[in-house]
Amino acid sequence: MARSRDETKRNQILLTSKSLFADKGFFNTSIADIVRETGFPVGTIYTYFQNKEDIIQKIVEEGWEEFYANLKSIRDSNIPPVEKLRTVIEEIIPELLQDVDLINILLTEAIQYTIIEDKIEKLTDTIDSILQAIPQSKSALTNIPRGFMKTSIVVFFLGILQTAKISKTKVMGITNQDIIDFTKSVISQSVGIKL
Amino acid sequence: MARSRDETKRNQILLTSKSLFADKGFFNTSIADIVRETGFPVGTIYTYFQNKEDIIQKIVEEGWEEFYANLKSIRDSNIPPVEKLRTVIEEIIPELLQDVDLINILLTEAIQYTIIEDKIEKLTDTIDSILQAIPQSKSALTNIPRGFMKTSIVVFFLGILQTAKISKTKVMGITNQDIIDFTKSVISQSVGIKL
Amino acid sequence: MARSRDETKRNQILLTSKSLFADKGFFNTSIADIVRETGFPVGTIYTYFQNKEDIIQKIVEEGWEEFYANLKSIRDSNIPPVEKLRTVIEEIIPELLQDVDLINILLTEAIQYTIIEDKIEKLTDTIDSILQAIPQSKSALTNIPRGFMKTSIVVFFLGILQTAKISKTKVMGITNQDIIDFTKSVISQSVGIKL
Amino acid sequence: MARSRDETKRNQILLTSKSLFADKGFFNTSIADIVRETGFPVGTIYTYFQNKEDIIQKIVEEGWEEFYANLKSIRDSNIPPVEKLRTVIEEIIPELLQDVDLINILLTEAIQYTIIEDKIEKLTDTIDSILQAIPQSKSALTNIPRGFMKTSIVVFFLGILQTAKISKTKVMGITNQDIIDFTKSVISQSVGIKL
DNA sequence: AATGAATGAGTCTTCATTCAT
DNA sequence: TATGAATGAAGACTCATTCAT
Repeated sequence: MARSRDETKRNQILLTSKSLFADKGFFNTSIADIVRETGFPVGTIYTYFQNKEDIIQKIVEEGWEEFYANLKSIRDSNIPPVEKLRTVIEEIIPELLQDVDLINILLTEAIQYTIIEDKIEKLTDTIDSILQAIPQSKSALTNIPRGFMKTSIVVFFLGILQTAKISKTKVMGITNQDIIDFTKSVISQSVGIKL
Repeated sequence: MARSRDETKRNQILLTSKSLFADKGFFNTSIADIVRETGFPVGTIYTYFQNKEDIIQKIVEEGWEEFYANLKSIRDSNIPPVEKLRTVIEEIIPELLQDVDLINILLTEAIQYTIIEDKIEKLTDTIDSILQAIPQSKSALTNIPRGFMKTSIVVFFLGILQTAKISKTKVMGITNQDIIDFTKSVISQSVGIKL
Repeated sequence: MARSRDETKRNQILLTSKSLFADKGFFNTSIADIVRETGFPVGTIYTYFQNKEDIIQKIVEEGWEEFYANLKSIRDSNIPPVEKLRTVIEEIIPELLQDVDLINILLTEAIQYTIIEDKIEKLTDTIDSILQAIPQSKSALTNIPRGFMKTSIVVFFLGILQTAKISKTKVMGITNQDIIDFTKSVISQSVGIKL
Repeated sequence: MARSRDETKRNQILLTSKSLFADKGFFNTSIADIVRETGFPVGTIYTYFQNKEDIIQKIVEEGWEEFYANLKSIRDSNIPPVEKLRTVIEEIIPELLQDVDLINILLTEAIQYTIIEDKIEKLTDTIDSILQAIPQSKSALTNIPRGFMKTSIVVFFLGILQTAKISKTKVMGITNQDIIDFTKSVISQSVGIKL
């Protein structure tokens, strides 16, 4: 038998490329860069990926899948609705914000290389279903009107991603923790509960 | 070297490039594309701009200047604070959202080619100073804590830009009007006043 | 190294390659194409053939051998000379013309990969010996002068092959039957006999 | 004003490429070969031609145009029909046979890169119209039947080209002069006149 | 000043062949 | 023996920028 596909190599290529794409952008990263950084011969890159675009697509798809799988597992778990929301804000989102490279790519290149609207649809639906399961506090004066739900989730989600992205490279005086705290605060008020 | 004589030509190059950069991205737009689209000879492009990067920089700087000048003129005007806020939301922001090409470039390329943190600093300061001038309604339960002010402005501003950007190309079921209405609603609640 | 065990596999590779080479040309056919089309693993190709060039050489040599063996068997048979000529024109040539793929390869690639002059020498000698055995009709006014014999056979043979080749792919309004009929007519007149 | 298109350069590229393509074949000739042989930088090749294929197409088209223009000028001239035929055989054809490189390319690559059927159509029509203008000698026993006219012209034309092509590289004992003489002889007999 | 041909480093990608398994 | 991942030289082509005219 001949050598068989080495999943480790594939991952190394993916990780190296992700870092390069995030740092320098897709177009400023050459296959030669990936070759240099991974130490693999060019041919090997093309053994595991169809072309340069395929690499970024796989980065985005697989990165997103992981995030979305986490999100869904929370939604489908048996914990109380409010706990679900808390977990999303305290665990899922921070975890995503941690992966700056992925965010960077998601916001700058993903739109060109993947079907972003599907992802946004799934995201808003999932978040929405978690929110709807929460009994509204009587005193909540600031509930988000039903019609704004999608818009608000999208604006908010994209906003925190973009903010996290910029704050990683540029000095803006905003930390990831600020973003998380702010998120918690906004959601608390909007939903009318204490998180 | 970049001597601008004919302001009309310079603007044509700028407008054409802006549209091309927004549509296809900076790297997918060649100088040859700009030449084809403007009808000018290559040499002419280099008479008005130092290089390709100079073009995108000028697009961003001048686009931003215009937006920021508008914003400042509102802040410095004599109308009551709440009216300032209303004008920002009902005029300044919608005007910016209208200029999809600029937003596109701001969000995807500007970060690489301009000093984004300065712009964000100026933006948050200006918005903040407008907000601070508004006497808080007693009943406002949802005021943004002082410490979150910057974060919230940045998240919000970047969020609406990114949302507007995506919604222009991809079918997400969110219109610019949705974004404006949502903005108005959020601000009203946060500040505790009726806009 | 090129150990042929399974004659069936070897033939499949040869047939598939012949068809591919004829359709797309030697250089536009990759080993990967042959792999895909035969379903064999790459290694197997190299078990039966030394390299890509070896494949085309074998196609040409073996194809030619078959044709030439047929031709010789006619020449060496006991039938009358005129019948030999008739058989060549009515059976051997049509059979060759049928094998478009071989002709294609013979005319476009063979010259580079095999010793074509040997083949032509053998061909003209064989045809010549068949013709010489035919007693010239007294009334034949159009006999080919002895010195033109070789030239005429070569020009004619190459001409019908090339014509058949082109007419297979391009609409020229010439069929294989036209070529055969024309051949018969020319030979009849040249040799001064009725075929 | 900038430098203007240099027709000399274009021709040098064309001539060099023609020689290389004829010698080594289209696929065995790299752009790097053309660069080395012409001494021009790569970019210059692409200033004058769209791509590699464009080069071979131009070689074929322009070479053919020249040949065909000559042929037509004979057909349309005022000399007697038989003289036209003689000129074709003694001048036009030999001239074409001289241009081995062109023939080589015509026969091996042209079919893939140009519309060969159009050329053949035009060729047969032109030759045919010259032949038809010649009053048939009463004693001509070997006239080509009308239906075979096209086939015979095509087979003959392609045959002499292919023969000339091979005889240039391989020792077959056939010279260009043999081909011309043979042609003259065949035509004389077929048409029933003395050339 | 205006022009556009000239330039060549650098891009992505291919593919015949090998050889570890 | 059978396999197919590994390899890297070589391929065609691009394009921002310059500079001769």
